[in-house]
Formats: sequence, C-alpha cells, structure tokens
Amino acid sequence: MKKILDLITDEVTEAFTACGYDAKYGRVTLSNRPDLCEFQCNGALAAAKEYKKAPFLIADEVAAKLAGRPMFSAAESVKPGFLNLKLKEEYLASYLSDMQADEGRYGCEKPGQPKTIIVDYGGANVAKPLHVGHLRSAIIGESIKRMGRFVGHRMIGDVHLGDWGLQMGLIIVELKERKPGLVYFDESYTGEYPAEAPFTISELEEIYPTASKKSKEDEAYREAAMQATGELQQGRRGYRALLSHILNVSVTDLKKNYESLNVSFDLWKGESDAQPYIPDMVQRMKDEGFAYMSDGALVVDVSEETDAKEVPPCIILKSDGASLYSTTDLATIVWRMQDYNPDGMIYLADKRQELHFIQVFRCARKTGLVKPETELTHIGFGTMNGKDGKPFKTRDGGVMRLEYLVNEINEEMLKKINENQKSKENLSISPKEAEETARMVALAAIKYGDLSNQAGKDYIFDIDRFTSFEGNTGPYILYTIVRIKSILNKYYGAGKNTEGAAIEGAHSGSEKNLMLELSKFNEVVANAFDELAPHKLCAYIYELANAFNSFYHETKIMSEENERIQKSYIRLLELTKSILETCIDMLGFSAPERM
RNA sequence: GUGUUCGUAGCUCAGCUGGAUAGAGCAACGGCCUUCUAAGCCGUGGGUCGGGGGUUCGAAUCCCUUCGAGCACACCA
Repeated sequence: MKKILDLITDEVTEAFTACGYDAKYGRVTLSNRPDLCEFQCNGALAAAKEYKKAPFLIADEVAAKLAGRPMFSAAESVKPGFLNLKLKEEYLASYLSDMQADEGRYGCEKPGQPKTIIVDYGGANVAKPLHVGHLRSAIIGESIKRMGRFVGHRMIGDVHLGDWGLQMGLIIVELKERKPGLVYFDESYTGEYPAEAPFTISELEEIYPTASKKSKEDEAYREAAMQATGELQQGRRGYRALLSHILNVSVTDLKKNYESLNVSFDLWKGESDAQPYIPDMVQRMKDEGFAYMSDGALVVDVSEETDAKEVPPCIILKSDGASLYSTTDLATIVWRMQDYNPDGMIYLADKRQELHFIQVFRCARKTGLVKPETELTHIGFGTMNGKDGKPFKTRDGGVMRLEYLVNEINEEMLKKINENQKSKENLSISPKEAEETARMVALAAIKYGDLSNQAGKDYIFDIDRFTSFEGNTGPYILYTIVRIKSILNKYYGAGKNTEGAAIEGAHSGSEKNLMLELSKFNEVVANAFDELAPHKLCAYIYELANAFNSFYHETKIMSEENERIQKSYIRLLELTKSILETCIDMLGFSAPERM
C-alpha cells in the first residue's frame, strides 16, 4: 500500500502541475498546526521565488484545482501561502480498512530487493557476567534487527563474543593453579578430553576477576597468563579444549540471560572464530601493498584528504606480531562476506569507539574486504548514566550485574501490580500471573526507557522514574493495549461478532485523530528503520496511545446502541491493537493480558 | 592542543532535509471514577531554544564566532 502522505502528495502535485508549476512544489507534510488542518503543503511559498508571484496567489490557484476532489473535505489557502488540507472521513476510513485487510503488514510494502544485513550487537564477554554496560547494545541492536525484519530484510544478529585475548590466558592460569592435575595441562596427553567442563558458570565468574586482580599485583602471574594466551593462540590442544569448555558453559548462561531480555541471536560467533582468517588476510594486505611497517607495527593507512583531523592508520598487527581489536574485526568481516555476502553490516557499540570503526571500515573498503557498495554502519550509543549524571554504578561504586538490575525492577513492578490489585475488585490475578506480568511490564519499562531516547545520546537511567509508570513510559503503552484487550474480550465474550463490518468514517474528533495516527504507521516504520532510530517508533506509539486514550475516554463502546457503529468501533480497536502490538514487538517487548 | 558531539521549561527529553502560536512527560496547581482497568482523561501556570553575528520573505533548525560540558586522539577492547 502506498503511504497516505504519498497519496496526498500525488494529488497535490497533480494540481500544481495542472496550474503550470513544477511538480517538486507539491510535497505534502503533516500539519504542524493540527488546530487548523491535518496536512499542509508549503510549496507555494517556495515556488513564489521561481515564478515571481505572490505565494498566496499560487496557493489560491492550487486550492481551486483541488476543490471538489473526493480525497479532501477541505483544501484552502491561508495567509502567506500555506495550503491547508483536511482528509474526508470516508477516504481515511477506507484507507484504514485496506490496512486492516493487509494482515500482518498493515500497509507496509516489502522492499523489491530485500537486503541481507548483519547486526553485530550484544558484545558479551565469555566468563564474565553481563553488566549494565551491555544493556544498550542488546536493547537497541535487537530493536534494529526486528525493525529491519519487519520491513522485509534478511537480518542476521551476531552476538560477537569477546572470547579471545588475555582474559582467556588468565582463566587458564588460574585454573591450573587450582586444579593442576587436570589433563588439559598435561602436554604429553594425546587422548580425548572429557566432555564435561571442569568448572561451573559460577566458578568461572569467580575465577576471572580473581585472576585479573592477581595479574595486576603479581608480575610472574601476568607473564604466565600472557604465555598461556600465546600458547592458546598457537593452538595448544589442551588449552583449545579448555576454551571450548569455557565457551560452552558461558554461552549457555548468556543465552539464558539474553532470553530474559527477549534478545536472541542467530549467530553465536566470537572473536576466536575470526582467527583462522587472519594469516591470509594479513598476507594479502601485505602483498597488495596496503600494509606497511610503522614504528614496528603493521598498519594500513586510512587517512583521507577531507579529514578535519588526520585519522591515524589502522593497526593490523602489533609490534610483537600479535593481533588486536581491529585485526579481529577485519577478519570477522572476511568470514561474514564469505559466508553471507551481506549488503550491509551494522555495529552497535559505545560511541567512544567511533574512531576505531572509522579506521576498520575504511581499511576494509580500501583493502577490498568488502564490496564498494557494502554498507558499514556504526551506531554509537551514549552512556547510561545514573541520576547524578555520571556512569551508572551500584551503591558501592561497582559495576552492576545486569541480572541484579533486572531483578530489582521486576520486584519493584510486582509490588506495584499487587498494590494495584487491591484497588480493582473485578481483577483477580493469581500470584503466578502477577509475577509473569511484572516481568513483562518491567522489561517494557527498561526497554522503552532506553529506546525512547536517541541512541547516540547519553541518557539517565532513573529506576524511580522508570518504575513510577506515569506519562511517557513503556507501562503506559502496555496499559493502553491491555485496555483494548479488555474491551475486545468483553465484546466477543458476549457472543457478538463483527461480521460484514468495516471501519466507518469518524464519528467524533477524537476518533478521527486516532484514525489519522493509525494511517501514519507505514510511513513511520519505514522512516524509523531508514534512520535506524527506534526512538521514532517510540514517539509514534506514544502519540497513538494518547490518541486512543482520548477516544476511549469519551466513547462508550460497550454501551453503544447502534450495532453498526459499535462494530466499526471494534474493528478500529482491533486495528489499533494490531499496530501497537506490531510496534512493541519491533521494540522487543510484549504486552500481558491484564495488569 | 586538535578533532568531535552536545547546550531547548525547575528536572528528563522530543522537534533540527528552514515555514504559521517551540512540544511532551515528571514536578506544581485545579477538575473527572454508580457505566468498557483512574498505571487513565481534561485543564492552568512555567521558555531571551547557552551568548553574539550572518544567510533568508521566514532560523531552535543552515553558516561563522564565542562561552560551557562530554568524549576521542596508533600497538586495551
């Protein structure tokens, strides 16, 4: 289905050209004066210059041409040269009926050429629990993936685990100190290694920080860890076996944690998966003359003439010959191109890493790792701050585990729901359902709180505000959906149906307003994905929820006596519910039945 | 120092491909529950869009400048 704004623009453009003006002036936008009109065209103001004619004269001519068209109930020119438009009720109603008939898509056309796009987000490290720093990447990345999928692209989510480097050496050394008898440390051992991991996830989570601390105090210990890292990278059998145990144990645990955030990945690849591709890649960069030695390191020059400040070269290998962050990222691009040949890759990482991605992207392009048209995008998100405006910390200043944060909010929410029970005698939610609902509402609070801010900006994570549930929040959106469900249940529960009914022209101002909001859906979704901006989707559902609640307040649906009108209301509610649910699904959360 | 992002109501944020009176939420104040969930609805007050200059018929939006804050500046990830 065509977007409603495009349909109107087509109509107005036709009028402009019929009056002898250039088609480009016919562009219609949403009105910024909803008290005056629904849509507006400012083309006459712009055209005045080219045609050396007073803008209001042009607007008058166009308005005259539009008079009597079935699409508009009003098309008038105003003051300096605005063209104010109002849609006819029937036209809008039939547009919504078409949306409703377009099951599951609600007017969103699939792209002619679906793209394959890899979304690199999550960024979890093995052997380390997720902490609040991982929250934004997971939430925003998941939303981008879902939006793209809804729009019609093939989106592949990759968690891109941090599973390489010194942290692995540290774990190995610490493990060796604790359990020196394990066969993994016996270099003469040639048999099969046990299938069972020699540690649990909680041990693992304790081993790493202990080892990390020791390495800072004990030089010899650190040396040993570095050596173990090196041996692991060289492929020492026992260590590789340990790595795969660490991975298995960690990934199982991470999956569980991500699942509780309603986040899932198609690929559980890590930095270690890129290692096999490094030697060839480096060799090629050398052979083709891109890579050269500078201060002992192997680098590729990535500066460009237009840079305001010179971009330092991309380091491929450190002076000791070891690989690093950029090496792994580049080699990851190699296998991604080889295995998936994507049209684009989107990276979710803290905005402080911007320079790194500029270097990696330029290097990949320059050395031909990707095609010239492959889109490489870094979505750099801001820091999640506490109420004091400084990076979010626990009360004692440590990094907060994500699990604890989520639990805290879950509990807060459960309390709220139980309190709410008391004031509503017709609502009896079982303890089990209450817990389930609390989790859903909590997740909505967290995700909406994050996603409704522009990704690139820092934002304040204020638990009190997020759990207070008033105003522009996730719970408000869920509450709106729950209200709709409640009416629909009552309606169908009474044995009624909507057979043969369609959405009618609006019966009131608030109903028309709701209908106008609904009609924007395809426009908003396309725009939000183009700009990779989930916050635009949030802003939309907030406005839609507002429009619904106003309508709800002044329209008594269940007591409507005219059966035809009542059916039309029900159809409208169903569409509203579908759109809201589709949107929150793209944001990565869902609504309960009752709350 | 260089680069970069940002500065909008008491607080948290939208708006920024230039357009008509700069919008929400929270907080404050005032209404609305015998009728579909009041986690709601309706209303009031609150702003030199950091300052200054410029471009334009028209600027929160574009350009310059200045002040202030954050962040980044090759062998960590």
